[in-house]
Amino acid sequence: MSKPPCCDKIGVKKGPWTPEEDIILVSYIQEHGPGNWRSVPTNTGLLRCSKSCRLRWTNYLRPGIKRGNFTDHEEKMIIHLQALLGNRWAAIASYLPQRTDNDIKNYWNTHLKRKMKKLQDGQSEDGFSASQAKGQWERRLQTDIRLAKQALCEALSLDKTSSLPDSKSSVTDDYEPHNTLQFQSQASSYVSSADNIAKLLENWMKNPQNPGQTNSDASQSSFNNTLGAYSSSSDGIYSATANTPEGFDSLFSFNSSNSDASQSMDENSNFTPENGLFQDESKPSMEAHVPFSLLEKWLLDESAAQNQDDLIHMSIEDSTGLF
DNA sequence: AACCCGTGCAACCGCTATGGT
DNA sequence: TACCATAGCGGTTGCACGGGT
Repeated sequence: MSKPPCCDKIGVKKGPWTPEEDIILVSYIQEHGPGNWRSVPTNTGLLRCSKSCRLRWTNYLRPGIKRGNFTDHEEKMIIHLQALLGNRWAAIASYLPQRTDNDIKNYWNTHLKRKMKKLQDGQSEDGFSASQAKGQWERRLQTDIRLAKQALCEALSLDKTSSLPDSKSSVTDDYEPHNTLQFQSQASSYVSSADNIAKLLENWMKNPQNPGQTNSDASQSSFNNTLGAYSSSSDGIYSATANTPEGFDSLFSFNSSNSDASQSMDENSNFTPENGLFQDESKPSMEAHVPFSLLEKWLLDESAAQNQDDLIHMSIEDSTGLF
């Protein structure tokens, strides 16, 4: 009756991750793929609990994460989605594939909550007025119904979905890190590539911790540089610098076609249906829910009564079209 | 220069969901 | 069916940092 090591308080390191630890973790995941987190501390020698390793990976080291400022576009999406879904950050994050739920949650708590409060107190600055909250519970209800319906459909048509030809039609679970086999088969690129690990290491060596710098500082500054190395690699593996509106916009385009609409995403590799690189690590495709373009239009178009009708109509009455 | 305070964000905590036996 | 291990999620905390006094 012994607790698993990850729950042991003794000998488990806490606090900010050092670049060394990051390298060890990334190297390990490069070899073994994400998942089986319990074995990570044991096999790597990291004095971290498995949970901490998983969180570090999913919130920081995972490829395809966009860091830095949120665009207006993203901000509006978050505001609307929060109004629609509530504090279901993981669900909201699934609509913003380059952002982590933690990131979105932090952004909401530190920026948007205040902003929304302001807006509620006074007038709208960006067109989103408090009055729009009216009826949002109805939308949420519709969404819940749709999700339930979708889940039911999935449950009843497993054989059907399993024969879907297009991998990007996969449902929300696809991004979860348990798909180790798939990962391993695709692990020849990204961070996973020895090249990138080398670059990571190299950049880290180039940016040794300043004597006066705290551990955390070093972690932030030097490792941010290493992220730069990822993103600047010719593989285009790490999209940490992909914080361009184009990259974001294109995200919403690739549902409509697999063609060049998602060019910038292709460059960042992680979300291309073709190579499926880290597909298991990326956020779920919205295609399994509703088309991106429709959703985006509905979310962002302030006078989107018609779109809203379309969405609701679709989600309730035509959900079969999603499968 | 020193202190205070607000902000931003990474990480932790505790709970729930899920899957395996 | 019950139990256990693990993963996932949302809330919260702790700390570094910058601006104001």
